[in-house]
Parts: sequence; C-alpha cells; structure tokens
Amino acid sequence: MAKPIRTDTGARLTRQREAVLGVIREREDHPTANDIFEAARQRLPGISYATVYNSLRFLKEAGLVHEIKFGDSASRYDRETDRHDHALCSQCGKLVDFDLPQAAELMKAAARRSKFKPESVHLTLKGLCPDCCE
Amino acid sequence: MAKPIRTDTGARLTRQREAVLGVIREREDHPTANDIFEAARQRLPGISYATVYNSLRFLKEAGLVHEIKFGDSASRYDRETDRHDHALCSQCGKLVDFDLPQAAELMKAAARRSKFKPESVHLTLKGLCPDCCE
DNA sequence: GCATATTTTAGAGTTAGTCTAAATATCAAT
DNA sequence: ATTGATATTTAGACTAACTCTAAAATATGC
Repeated sequence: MAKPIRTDTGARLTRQREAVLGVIREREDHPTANDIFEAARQRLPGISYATVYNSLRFLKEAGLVHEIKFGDSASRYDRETDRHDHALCSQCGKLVDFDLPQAAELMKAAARRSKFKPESVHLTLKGLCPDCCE
Repeated sequence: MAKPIRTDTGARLTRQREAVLGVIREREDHPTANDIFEAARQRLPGISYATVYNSLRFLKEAGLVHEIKFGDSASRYDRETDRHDHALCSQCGKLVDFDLPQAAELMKAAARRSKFKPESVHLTLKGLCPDCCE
C-alpha cells in the first residue's frame, strides 16, 4: 500500500530495510546482526530474523552500510562506508574507527611484496582502549 | 607406554599433537582445521575431530603454530609464527604470507590515531594473486 | 484489476567449532 | 610394579551465526 521509498540509485528501500538502516545510522557503536534484529523489532515489531539478514546484505551491496568481520564471533555493522581502519580492544572488545592517511602507500608496498594486484588494504590494531588502560 | 616427547618449554607433545603439528609444518599452504583433520587421520587413523581442535588450541598457545581468521569461512593455520602480513586473493582465495618492514612504525601511527595502547597490528591486502591476474 | 516480479516470513538446514563426561594414558611416589 | 593424581583423548551432543527454501504477502507495469 505505502509506496516504497527508493535509494538514490533507484533500489527499493522497503520499510524493513529502512528500519535496519535506521538502526545502524542511529548508533555510535558497531552492532551485530543480532543487536540490529532486536533494535529493529522495536520499530517494526513483526520483522523477522531472516529479513534483517536479507536487509543487511542488500544495504551492504547498495553501499549504504559496511560489514566488519573479525574471525571471532559475529559480524559488526558500520554506518561509515568510506575506507577506514579499526582498533579493537583486547580487553573489552570495543571497536573504534580511525583513518590512516598513508593507506594508499601502504597498499602499494604490500602489493609489491606479495606480488598481488591490489584491491584494498585492511588494517586492524589490537590493543587496549583508553578506558581499559586503567 | 611410549614416553611423550616434550617441546623445549616442557609441554607435552603427545602423538596426536605431534601429528597435527607435523601436518602444518609439512604444508606450504594454510590449511583449515578440517584439512588438518583429514591429513592427520592418514598418520594417526583413530584421531578424532575434537582432538584436532584441542591440539590446535594447544599448539597455538605454545606458540608453535599461528591461527589466521578472516570473517569468512574457517580459520586457517600457519607454520610461520613470527609477525607477518597476509594477502588474500579475491578470486581464488589463495593466501600468501609477506612481511612489511614498516609494521612497527605503522603500529605507532595507528595507536596515535585511535588512542589505543598498541599490542599488535594486522594488515591484509585483498587483490588478485599472480595466477588470477591472467 | 490482473499478471508478473520482488520481498518477507517462519522455520529447517548448514558450517565451524565448543562442550561434556567417560575412557585412557602418563607421572610421581611409594 | 601398584596406586592415586593429573592430563589427554574420544564420540557425540550442542551452540552460534548464518543461509536456504518455499509459501505468503506486497508492489509494479500494463
């Protein structure tokens, strides 16, 4: 009944997808799919688990959100879609975005050593966040 | 009956753990736990799946092997335990080790920007491996 | 308004790994 | 060598985080 809003590239932004995007955009942190599922249910009580996953995939492909995967545990989602790096607290798990300006150079250096044709570089710092440093 | 060989730090290197370590040391690539399970069964037919996982954890904690996790799919294991970086082929999944000499500097720069107390940096280049570049 | 295409849903299925409790093996001291 | 304490292995049940499927609901184009 309600006409679906569209993204600027013409893709369909249904109520469900909009709710999921809204959750990610409103949060400062980097929620997991499950966090998003719970928050999305507040906005759209009937939304199902599978739809949250479908929406996340859709939004990711549309470039509206960014997925962060560390080997451990669940993926986290990030409203920041530009290239950036991550710092992960080894004590409390806090995840912080930052940007290393030398990333482009770095990618070249890495490409030279590995003999790969570079597409992207991902850098993660592990350490203690300011709160966990005492 | 057979006395267990010990690592130089005195930890027990049982037949099972030795088999798992042997598999990893003999391979040039970066096998998954399942690859290791299959190869270990050739050496020690009765070895169980759980034992391979237990052994991998043990060997990792003893610093004898290195675990590599990317968000996608299963962990890979690496006989190279010194700090190093990885290049991952976006087409065929090939994983190659290399070392970036500027890693120490990089860690400092990342620590400065994120305000974290640094422990380690992990860099991954995604791109096309030499074979997949045509 | 009807046919076609897209999206959502519930729930089953999958993957990779962890946990548990019983069985077995090793060690250290008689 | 036997005994008891400790460590390790095993099979299989269990878990977390997704992914898939097929049917139902919804939207779009004519």
